[in-house]
Amino acid sequence: MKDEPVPPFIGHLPPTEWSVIEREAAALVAVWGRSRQAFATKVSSVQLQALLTIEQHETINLGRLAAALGAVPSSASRLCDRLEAAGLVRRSHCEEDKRELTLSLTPSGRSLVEELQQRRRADLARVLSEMPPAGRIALLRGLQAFAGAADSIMERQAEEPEDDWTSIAARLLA
Amino acid sequence: MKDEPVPPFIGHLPPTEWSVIEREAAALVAVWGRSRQAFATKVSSVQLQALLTIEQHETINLGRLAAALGAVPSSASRLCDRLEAAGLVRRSHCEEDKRELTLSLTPSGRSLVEELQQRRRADLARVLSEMPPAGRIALLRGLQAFAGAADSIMERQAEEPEDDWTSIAARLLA
DNA sequence: TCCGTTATTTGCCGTATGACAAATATATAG
DNA sequence: CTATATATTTGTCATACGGCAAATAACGGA
Repeated sequence: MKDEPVPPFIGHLPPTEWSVIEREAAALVAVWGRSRQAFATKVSSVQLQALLTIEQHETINLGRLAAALGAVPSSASRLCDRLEAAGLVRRSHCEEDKRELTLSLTPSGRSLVEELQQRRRADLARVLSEMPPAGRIALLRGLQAFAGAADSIMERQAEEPEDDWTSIAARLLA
Repeated sequence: MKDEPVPPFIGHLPPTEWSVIEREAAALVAVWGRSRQAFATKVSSVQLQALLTIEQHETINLGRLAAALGAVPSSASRLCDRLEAAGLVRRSHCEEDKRELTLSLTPSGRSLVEELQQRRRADLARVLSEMPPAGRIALLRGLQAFAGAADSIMERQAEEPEDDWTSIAARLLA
């Protein structure tokens, strides 16, 4: 069991062990992302990103949604037109500031998101159930260490830490 | 260290440990997928999928590319028009069957794909370098077990096993 | 109240994608 | 050689996105 210290050349010429990790990680990413394909016929990628963003914030106004999607408000407004027409999102007027919207998921929109998550959970569980218990333990430990390291890097850069890894990952695969 | 046997209820009510794995996996997926965002301005999602599919097959004809993208040939043809205009893909005539095309990446297209992969490698290495060595070892073991389990499930379903996890994962995040 | 600011919508335009049908070129069976 | 099948392109249409500018509505300060 090699125990070398952190090398100074980050990102270049990683130890052989690292590239193996990179290769093996693909299976996890593939299983994680496969659930999205089943919904490809229902909503587009951008629409799903919007749904996930709204769900994550519970409620959000148009400007923040646009910012989260990296778009201008007018584009987001049109996107919401389509999502509203599809019965997935509801626009309601904000009480405190009547200029703003309060975007929220309809029951239909919420169940779409939940189905996606359940699908992913089932896909992952299917693979986990095939793993030897020791493998699951190792995976858990390894992923916790990875998430911890990613968090510390994230904090160091920290611009707007309002997003956690789960929501970032969810939207990336939208 | 729990060592329970594989439960019969696959996909439902997973052991607590499993849902922890699911939560922690998000960080890995997020880091893996982040590299794609840097290329969002250069090529669209579909275009990147096409580039990755061509690169994976080294050379491919239009019909197979269309099938891999889940589109009809005419859509794929238009897609190739744009990729060719962008200097990323080359159309050449097939020798054996002059009806077919031979699609391949131009040097420019190949370097775009390679940049993406290097970016991902660097992002992963950055996090891996922050992990305690024991965590890296655990991650490696766990991912290997996961990939093995995923492979065995894949083989059992096996329709067209021409894709490995790496390429599936790559295209999912395109 | 009047004015500048902010949030959202709408009009307009352009590109990307996606499908279907028809045309073209080539291969292959008979 | 002819008829049919296959691979690709092109014409045409529809939809989704994306941005800019202008319009609308509401907030907030002077």
